Amino acid sequence: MQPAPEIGGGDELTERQKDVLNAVLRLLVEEGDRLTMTAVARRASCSKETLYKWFGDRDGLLTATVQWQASKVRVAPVDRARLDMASLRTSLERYASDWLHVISSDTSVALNRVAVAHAGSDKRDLGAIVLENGRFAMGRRLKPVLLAGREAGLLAFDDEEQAFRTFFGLVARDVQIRLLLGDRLKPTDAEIGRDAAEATRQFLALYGAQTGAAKAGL
Amino acid sequence: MQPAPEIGGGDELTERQKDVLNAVLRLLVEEGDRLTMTAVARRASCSKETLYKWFGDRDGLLTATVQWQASKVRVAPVDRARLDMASLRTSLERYASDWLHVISSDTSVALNRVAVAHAGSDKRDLGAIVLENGRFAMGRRLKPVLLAGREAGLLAFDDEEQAFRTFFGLVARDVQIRLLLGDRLKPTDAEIGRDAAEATRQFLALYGAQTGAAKAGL
DNA sequence: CGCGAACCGTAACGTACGGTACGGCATAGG
DNA sequence: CCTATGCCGTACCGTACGTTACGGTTCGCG
Repeated sequence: MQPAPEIGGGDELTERQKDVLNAVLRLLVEEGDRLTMTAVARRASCSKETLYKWFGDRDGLLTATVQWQASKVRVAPVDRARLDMASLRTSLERYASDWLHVISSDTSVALNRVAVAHAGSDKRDLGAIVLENGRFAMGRRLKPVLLAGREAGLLAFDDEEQAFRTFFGLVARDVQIRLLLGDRLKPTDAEIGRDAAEATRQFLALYGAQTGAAKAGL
Repeated sequence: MQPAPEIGGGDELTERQKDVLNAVLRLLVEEGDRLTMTAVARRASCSKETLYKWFGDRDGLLTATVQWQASKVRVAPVDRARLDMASLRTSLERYASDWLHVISSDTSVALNRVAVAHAGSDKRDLGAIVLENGRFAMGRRLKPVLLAGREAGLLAFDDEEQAFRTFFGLVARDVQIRLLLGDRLKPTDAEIGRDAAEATRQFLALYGAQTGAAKAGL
């Protein structure tokens, strides 16, 4: 009765199954893609037979793990009522800070590593899943804020996708690629806070309604 | 007499050896990290014994390949004589354009994929090598331009490392991570040109001496 | 209590692949 | 011509690991 875990979210999982996936997550952080089914079974104190019954095969297990992690990072959307420049700045800073925390976490690095390694070469495309729940989910989450900012006359841009990508660049800079390539970087909370504030300042300098449009050369 | 390929550059290689490494490169683009020594031998029309004699083991072969590729992308440094705003802008645009071309090339994507997959888990750290010849080499190459720009009164910044990282973010944005995760993106030359110009414009808006310092909130 | 389902632990199987050994061929140097 | 060197092609070996099979244990239910 192959269960074929739902593409959607990480629900419809028993507690036991979630425990197993969390074990996979921990093992992925420690071992990277080299984790073996045997190691997973040992760490999760379950049998390999069970792993195969629940998740089909190794790829299925990794896919379920990625989706399970993705389902855990649902962050609260930003409140867009009563938008002024101060609250917009706060929203952006908080967003940038949350995001920097995520991408510099061990778990995110490990997950992105396996996804990159498997990208475009498998039936189940882990890369696409991570992209969908990472980069694109972030875009969907920020765009309402940007649009509200424009509607309130605080931001100026033609294309919210372009604006988002610029914000992405200002926030992430070289952090993600360096971490993926194994650079020790682990920014502290204080550094993340500073960088988030700086990225927000720069973004507002480029896209703030009064100041930015001319400067950005539109 | 284990040859232990030099850490330095891709020199000291015979033509035949370069042919082999180019074959590895092509295979890496097609197969990713799943390439086998047998496949390499077949593609390069050489014996496995020769591969092992020349490169030691599989990791040595990959390392040599990465270094060989790195040695090929030595780009000409920008001319910093007679620096005015126009020539600075041109330099930055050209730099950004070159770089976008590199990171969106099949070869770069494939190489970065294997480096990410191996990062922090091997004796020979491919991640560190790619980081050194990619991100850090780019930094070393741009910083003289930035410093010259500041000396000529065209740019304003305290820390050239920070300035470079911002430029990095404005240029690369989400391109590299999306490509690594398997997103079809392949920007055209025209798009790259536009994006490079736009990133340069934004960078100058943030760090241009007259306009940027206050806006960036320093 | 008896039965079946679910699951654990482990042994066993098959295969893919890294690494090695060896026979043949071609070229160079004496 | 003879030998040595370097390389090609291929067969071979050992192992790691994905996957399957199976005996034993627990637990819920009639």
